[in-house]
Amino acid sequence: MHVENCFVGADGVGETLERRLWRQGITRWDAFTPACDGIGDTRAERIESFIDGGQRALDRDEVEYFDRQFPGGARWRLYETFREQTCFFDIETTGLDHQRNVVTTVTLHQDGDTRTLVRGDDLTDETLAAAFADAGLLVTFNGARFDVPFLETSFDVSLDQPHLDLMPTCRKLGLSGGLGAIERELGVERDLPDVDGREAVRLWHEHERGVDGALERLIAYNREDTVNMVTVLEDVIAELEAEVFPEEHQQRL
DNA sequence: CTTAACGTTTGGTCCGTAAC
DNA sequence: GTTACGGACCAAACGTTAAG
Repeated sequence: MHVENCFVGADGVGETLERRLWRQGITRWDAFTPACDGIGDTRAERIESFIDGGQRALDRDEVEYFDRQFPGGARWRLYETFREQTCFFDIETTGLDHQRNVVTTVTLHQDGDTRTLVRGDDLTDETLAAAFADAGLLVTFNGARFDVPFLETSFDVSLDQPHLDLMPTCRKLGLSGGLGAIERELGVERDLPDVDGREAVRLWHEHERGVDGALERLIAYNREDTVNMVTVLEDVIAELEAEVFPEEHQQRL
């Protein structure tokens, strides 16, 4: 589903009205006609105004417009349209407290490329800012409460792009637990099933003591977490689409 | 353990549509 | 024109919950 299939961005249109439009076969902006069931002059004007703005935003590749217009629960709909400027990222730290603890590694995955910045090596204000420069949409797991504030306290960066947090998104489908638990639920494979966040803290300390291979293992874990979010997100989106869109209409999208 | 961002719930209001 | 109804939206309070 792309943003051109969505009408919930128009003022006064929620999921109920949107579904009514879809059921009438109006499944794309260009199929919209003011003369349809449940839509009078006022709504027609608002929908047309949303479509106009949306078209402009698409021309300029602006995710922000849709992030503003869509209700919070529909943010997952941004992904397919803005896939190539979506940045999945995950951080490892020495603990949960962003006042006391420090960031050890940051992995970013965008448009098929994965890169990891490491404390004491190439993790700096500048490299971090540069790494996020092309990101129009951020995807994390619980990053709204953890990764973003942690990075913003620790570095001179502000991550104010639209942000899709997988945790509440998964919850819409009744998927709860951490990323690992949800992966198991969805059948996503892991190379390092025995590493978790606490182990990542230990691995960093081992690395500081000079233990061979500890950093490599930490990085591998961080990258796996990050890259696996792609699969999880795509699986979840497929489910959510099937849910908001009745089976018999799906081919019309 | 400690947060704080979400969703949900509740209750109420406002507004647009369509039927009369 | 008038009115009834459904749906959108708002605000506040509340509960849930996973990050290393």
